Amino acid sequence: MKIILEDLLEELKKNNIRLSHQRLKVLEFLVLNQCHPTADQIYNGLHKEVPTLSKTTVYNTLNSLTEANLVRVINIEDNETRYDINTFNHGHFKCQQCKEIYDFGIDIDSIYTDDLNGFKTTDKNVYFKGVCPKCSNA
Amino acid sequence: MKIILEDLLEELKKNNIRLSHQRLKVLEFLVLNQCHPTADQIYNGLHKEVPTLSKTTVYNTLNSLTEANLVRVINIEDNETRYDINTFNHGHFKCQQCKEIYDFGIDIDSIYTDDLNGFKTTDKNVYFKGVCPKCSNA
DNA sequence: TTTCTAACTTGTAATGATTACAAACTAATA
DNA sequence: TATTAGTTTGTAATCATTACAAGTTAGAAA
Ligand SMILES: [Mn+2]
Ligand SMILES: [Mn+2]
Ligand SMILES: [Zn+2]
Ligand SMILES: [Zn+2]
Repeated sequence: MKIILEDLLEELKKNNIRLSHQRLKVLEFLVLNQCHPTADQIYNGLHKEVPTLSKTTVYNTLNSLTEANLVRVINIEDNETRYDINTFNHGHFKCQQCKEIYDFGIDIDSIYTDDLNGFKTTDKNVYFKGVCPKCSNA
Repeated sequence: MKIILEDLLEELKKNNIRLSHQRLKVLEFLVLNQCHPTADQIYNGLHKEVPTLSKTTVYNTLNSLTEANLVRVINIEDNETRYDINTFNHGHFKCQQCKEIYDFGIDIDSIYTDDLNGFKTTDKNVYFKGVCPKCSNA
């Protein structure tokens, strides 16, 4: 499923979020770098191109976009929050060695449990950890 | 599945972790308070009984126990790490309103994906968010 | 039981990610 | 073009967690 910047802008307008220069750049960065970057990586990645950008703005933007369901927050590790422009149904695998986060297809809605009758579920996350093939073979 | 303190002590010995007074108290607290407490809640909960306990020790202990797979770390929210003495196969649901974390039964190993062929998976987590029945009906 | 020592605990200071805040700036509307 | 609510920015504050070094202890060995 390909993510198109124009569609995202449409969504921003729907959510009454102004299309500021900084926000567009953060969004663009997320579309071009679908490696689940941290706020700090986004800030550093944009710094040359947008030297006036402040880290606070990166955080503010990410929080707005999350609020509007345009980005998904990934909390696999306790010491780093990562962000994903891909909000479709998928799971995340973090390699403990190279630290990379891989996407994997999974139909989270097919997970069945009857312990959650009466619960309103708005958010579902599946996080795996281990060692990726690259690191296993090294 | 009931968790028995004696079994845990056996595990500690196997892992060459000394049975210090502080560690036993932290373990006991986790067995008695299976509400997925934070390090701070553990520290405060034990403070009357063990006034000399330091917060550093609580963190050190939790890290040791995690290393030995005696406790499970829960990172649903980016700003709070919670700890679970129950390491059996189950999922977690966090109510956004009352902040409580509920356990739910789920066979995580039955989740199928062929995107992870060649990956060594050591850790699987399923986190849901939403509103619990208590808060829905209030 | 006594001795010994690596492992553990403790308090304090450091770290680092995220947020609060207030002044300056700007997107979007009329 | 003027207006203004929303946005950005830099700095300071917050808060969870870790680093460190000095004192203490669990557990093994004598
Ligand atoms: Mn992803
Ligand atoms: Mn649990
Ligand atoms: Zn790897
Ligand atoms: Zn609730």
